[in-house]
Amino acid sequence: MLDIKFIRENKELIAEGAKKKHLKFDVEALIKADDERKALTLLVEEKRAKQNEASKRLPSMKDALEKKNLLEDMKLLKDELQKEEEKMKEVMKVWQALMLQVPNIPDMSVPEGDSDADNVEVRAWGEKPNFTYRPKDHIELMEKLDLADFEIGAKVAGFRGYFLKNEGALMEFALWQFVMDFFREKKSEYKLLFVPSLVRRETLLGTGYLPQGEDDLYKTQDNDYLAGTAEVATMSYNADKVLDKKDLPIKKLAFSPCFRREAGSYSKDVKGLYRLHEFYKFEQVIWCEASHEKSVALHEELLSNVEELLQALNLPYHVVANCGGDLGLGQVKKYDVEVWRPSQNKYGETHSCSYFHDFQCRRLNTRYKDDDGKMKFAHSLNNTALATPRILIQIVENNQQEDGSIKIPEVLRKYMGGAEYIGKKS
RNA sequence: GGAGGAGUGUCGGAGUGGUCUAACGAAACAGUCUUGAAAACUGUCACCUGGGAAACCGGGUCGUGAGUUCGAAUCUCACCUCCUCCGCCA
Repeated sequence: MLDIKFIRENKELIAEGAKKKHLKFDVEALIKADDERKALTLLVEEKRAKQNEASKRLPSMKDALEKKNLLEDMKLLKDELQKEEEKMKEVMKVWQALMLQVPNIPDMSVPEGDSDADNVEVRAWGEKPNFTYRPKDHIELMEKLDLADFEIGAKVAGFRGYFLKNEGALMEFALWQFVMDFFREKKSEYKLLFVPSLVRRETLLGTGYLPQGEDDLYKTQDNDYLAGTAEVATMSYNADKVLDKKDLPIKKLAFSPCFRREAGSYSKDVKGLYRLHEFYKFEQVIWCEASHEKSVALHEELLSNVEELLQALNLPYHVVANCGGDLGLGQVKKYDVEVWRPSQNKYGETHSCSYFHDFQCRRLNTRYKDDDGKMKFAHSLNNTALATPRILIQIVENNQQEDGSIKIPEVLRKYMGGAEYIGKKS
């Protein structure tokens, strides 16, 4: 959500931003609704002022007739007021629905484009492995080594279901341990937070996943939702709070299971561990003061944390700046980090790093008192720290050996009993 | 699942139909005192919103929403959250 005053004063910016994001949004319709809102507010407030004034006089009135007349007048006023308030409710409904649809304005540096095909590479790191044979994909590798079972996965959990087995499961746990240790040792200002996945609707409205993303969310019979990311509960942790400026920026490393319906992606990545209904994610989340410069600096920090992590795992990756059409409603700018997938001879997304300015905190009502004594909405940012089991794809594929075994990344070995390989026949 | 109680500003907390303009306290900020700090004292101090250059003036907000009333923090209903007791389970 944006400030209506800002919207009114910058409607060209809003329109341009929506266009850059390839979103349809009619600013003029909002302005019109806001005009109505303002006009009606004026009428209603005028009547209320009259009512308040009478209310103040009434108790001390001695003249019975005069009092009776005033009461009659007030009854009439009340009827009119009720009619206007009814109208006001209708206008507000329209107004609020439109307000929830206003896209945040993308940063100047966001490249033009329609889809992820138009994202622009910022930099690449690491050596892509050279194979003397056609590299196998993770499905084949993992099934051969009995690290995963997709057939029974589908039988038990339905489409996109999976089991992780043996060292496959062990490596998932190893990665979790690794991430936690990595942050605890090197980024200790990111505090661990284990968050709920089963959340209320307001949390998803607040983070900007609703009202637009209804189809991609699982919903329970109690009208709760399964969140697709720990960001939702984490951001909501500070909903309706006034943060102490001294504590900013607040940095969290949040963990949760994640659930996504993946509606509309039925033909994409139907096999393997890439696109799952159920997975696990460590998410970096930051609140900072309302400053564009601070947001930008922390955005880069979130990105560099992940680069460090991937470098420790020795995975070749590149960073792309997402184009306007690939940005979410609230995002100002986004980097995706994509790790090399030898079997497909291309990069596959593993991390998504974005900042929102006050878009989320305004919806969630997360504020702090600034030095000038004014309440301000905080800024928010987030980035994946590590999502499993997706990253297993790239670990397995990049570290595969000709005999079908897998070399375990050095940093993970201590969490996997010290072994150097999975499935190496000595 | 059953019974009862509660939700007030940054925090604690008073207020049970009309000067509520929400008391009081804490925190915070400014000042006095002090070599400095603390303490003490003095002052400022809820938020959102409309108008205005400002002083100031208007409206709203007491968990959320609806209702009763000329008038609601206060009465009624529904919902949300928390607490206590009982039951059930671990």
